[in-house]
Order: sequence, then C-alpha cells, then structure tokens
Amino acid sequence: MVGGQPEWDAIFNTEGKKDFILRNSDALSYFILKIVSPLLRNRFNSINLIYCPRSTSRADMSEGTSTPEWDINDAVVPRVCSFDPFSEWCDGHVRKVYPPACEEARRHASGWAMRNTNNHNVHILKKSCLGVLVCSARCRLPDGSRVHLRPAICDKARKKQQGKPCPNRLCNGGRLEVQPCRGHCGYPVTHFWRHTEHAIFFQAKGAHDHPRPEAKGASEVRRSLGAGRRVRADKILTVKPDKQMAQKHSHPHAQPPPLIPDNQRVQMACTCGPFECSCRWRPEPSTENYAITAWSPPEGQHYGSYGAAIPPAPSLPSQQHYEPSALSTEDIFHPEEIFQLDQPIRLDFPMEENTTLESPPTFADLNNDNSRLEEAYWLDWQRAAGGSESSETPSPELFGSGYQQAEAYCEQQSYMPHAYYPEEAQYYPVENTRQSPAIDMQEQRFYRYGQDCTQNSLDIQTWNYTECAFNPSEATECKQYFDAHHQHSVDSFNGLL
DNA sequence: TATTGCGGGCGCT
DNA sequence: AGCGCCCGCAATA
Repeated sequence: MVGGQPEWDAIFNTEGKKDFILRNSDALSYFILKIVSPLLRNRFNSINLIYCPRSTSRADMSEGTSTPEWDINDAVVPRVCSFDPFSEWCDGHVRKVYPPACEEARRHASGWAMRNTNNHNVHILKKSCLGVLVCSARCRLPDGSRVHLRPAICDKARKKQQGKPCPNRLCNGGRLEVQPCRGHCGYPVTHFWRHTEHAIFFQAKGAHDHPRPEAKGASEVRRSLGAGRRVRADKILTVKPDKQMAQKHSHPHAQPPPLIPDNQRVQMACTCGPFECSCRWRPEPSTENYAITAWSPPEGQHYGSYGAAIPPAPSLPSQQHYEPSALSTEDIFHPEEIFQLDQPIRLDFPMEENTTLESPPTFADLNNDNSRLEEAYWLDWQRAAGGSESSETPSPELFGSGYQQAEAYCEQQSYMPHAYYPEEAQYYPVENTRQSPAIDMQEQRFYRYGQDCTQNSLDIQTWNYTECAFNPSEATECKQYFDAHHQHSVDSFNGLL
C-alpha cells in the first residue's frame, strides 16, 4: 500500500461477462490468488484473475511492489497487462506470458527440440526436451565447437538419425547419438503452454544440461534440400526455399531485435560493440521475472553463471569464396558428408568481422575449393545459419555451477548429473539468449488499467511492453538499429534465396 | 517425409 | 493422482 492507495486492482472475470473489481493489498492479493481463486474455480468454468498494477511500468513492477505469482497448473492464472518478449531459448525454471498475437508462442515454438508429451490435460500442452544430437567421439569442429544437431521430433526420424556418421569431416569414426536431456531432476526439461483469452502462458521446468541443438531452420533446410541426395554446389546456391522458409526469412522482423530490454540494459556495461561483444551475456534476474512474478529465483543466481568471457567468435571467409562460378560443376560432396553438403550457404556473411580463425591450419591446409567449401558449409551451418543459435550454446563444462544449479529445483537428490564433455572447455561464441520478435506487426491493443493503449508489436518488443507512450524519437532510432542489425545478422539461409 | 497436437495406455512413485 | 513415456492417429507442411 502506498499512501493508503491500493497498489493494484484485481478483477475477477467470469466467463468473460462479469467483472469484479477488488482493491487489495499484497497480502490480500495472495489470499485471493491462492485461496479464493481455486474456490471460485470450482464454481465457474472459466475465471480469469486480472492484475492491473497501478503502475504499468515493468521496471516498477519488477522491483517487487506487487508481483502475484502463478503456476501453469493453477486453477486460474492471472491476467496480466504486460507481456514478455518471446524467448526461443528459455532455460531454467522460467515463466513467461506472451500476448495472444505472438505467433511463435501460438506455435509453441522453441529452439530446443521439444516433443509433445501427453499430460492428460487438454488445457495445458506439455512438451519435453529431446536433448541434442552429438558425435559419439566428441570431436571438434575446426572452430573448436562441437557437433550438436537437432534431434528429429518424430521418433522414427530420430532413430534414423542415430548411428549415422558424424558430419564433421575431421571426425574419425564418430557416430551421431542422442544426448538426452536430464535437466529436470534427471528427467527431460519440460515446457508447458497454456492459452487463455488474453495471454499465452509459458512455463519451463528444469535447466537443460546439454548444448543447444541447431536451430530448427537448419534441419528444415536440410530436409527441403533432400537429405540423401548428392547436391552440386551450384544447385545449392540456387535452391529455392519452401514456402515456409521464404515466409520466415522474408519477414523483416524475423530476426531478434538488437535492443536490450530496458530491464536488461544494466548488463551492457561492457565496451564491446553491439556485434562483437565478447562478454558472456548474463541476464539480469528480472529477465525471466516478468512484471508480475516475484516467485522466481534470480536468473543470474541460478542460470547466469555461463562462464567467463570467451574469445570473440571466429568469423568465416567472406562470400567471395563461394561464388558458384568458382565451384566445380561436378558432384563435389561425399555421401558421408550429407550433413555438410546440406548446410546452408551464407553469401552475405559480413566482411567486417574479425577473420582470425581459431584453427587457421584447417583452412590453410585446404588444397582445393571443394574442401574449403565444405568447411564453410559446416561453419556456416553451425554458427551463422540456424546453427547460429546452437553454436552459441553455452557448453555444460563452461557453466560451472549452472547446470548443477538445476538440481536445486529437484526435490529428489538421488540423480547425479552427467558429465558432458569433461575433458576440456568448449568454445562457444557469445550470447546465449535470443529474444525473437515473432509477433506480427499488426497493431495490438493492450489493456491497461483504465485505458487502452495501441502500439505495434515491434514497439512492444522494443520497450518490453512497458510503456504505451514511448518516446517516438528513441523508437525510431532503435528501429534503425534493429534494421541494421537485421541486415547484419540475417539468417544465412538467405544465402540460399 | 517430418512436424505437431491429441489421446489411450502402461508403469512407477 | 501425478508423472514420464510409449504408441498410434490425423492434420498439416
């Protein structure tokens, strides 16, 4: 309570027809949420508890004045006034609320390979993590990273993946195998999705104890190219994307926004440039604690220890090396390199990046364009393409206590986490968090206490849904920044376009 | 051919 | 009862 005024109002909405406005203190809000709501739930088929803080500033709310908690299994979930930007790589015990118009949320998208799990609850969609496809020999790529492919969601397809030769040309005898996810008390990390009229609730349980798989797009491209087919390089460069990919990559806002949400800007204390920052991203605790959550453990405390700063990512040779005219017109790939030949080619890879490769001899030893092309495919696929996400995966051994912290969430302590890649540290480029603006650009109306606010989703993303009256000049500046970054970091699948 | 969601069923705790 | 997991099915891309 501030000055005798309620800090927030709660509105019970029954069947969307009738609202009851309650003016509460925090203590009463907890009582309502935990005691009254379940009781009312037994009386009505649909009740939404709506929280509309007096101050709709996310910053204000994140400081914990009144942050009602919720669980995906609660009888009623709160109706919130602000939403989270979509996060493709949620890790740890995370809860988020997305706007109903968030396309990625509607698709229950995730960077992790999540498969549907029947939880016998039609109202809550549950998914469990399939882990990551790794090389049995734990080989390293020329850039020092490791093989971490995306497991197929389909059981049948995933079984076919296993046992195949490691796609790493430098690997000797390695086979692909599934590294299962054991990040939730020895069980796979689970994601829960719950749709309400006003929001899409997401909750993750467990912290992944394995690297990120390649992004979904990479495997899609491979599939669209035809997995077992020998492909001529010039064909690769002219292959047309399927409809979905075209839509995905032609969308001007399909890439993550470069802007750091307001509640994370304090982390940008480094002097690195926006694209060459070598500081390990460490999200602020409030990153996963959106406005109304006060329950969640601090993100930085539990998941933020992703290791110390690492060297900047080695860049790839520029596109000029991969022009079709420079390639042989004959089949230049070996059948066992099927993964490599299917890797997307990035034609627009930025020239300005540092070109010091961690393993220059690998390239120096290349005695023909073909092998050089293969290396480029691999690196592109792993880092620049959809794999840009996976390559940025913090490796378990770099996590320090990161993965171990997951056990803190487990009541059962009998499970001992596996040791992954224990022999030495694994190189991974910067950033482990991507927040993708998948929401349509159409205008959305967001309910606020006492008023309606209209803004497009980009602005919403940019400003973290906090302010309706954002600064127009600043927004323009940031949009320019976004556009520039988009051109820079555009997915390398565009190289196929 | 793979993805996604749904749902029946089983075993375990 | 809750959970993990297997399986099959259907719709879709």
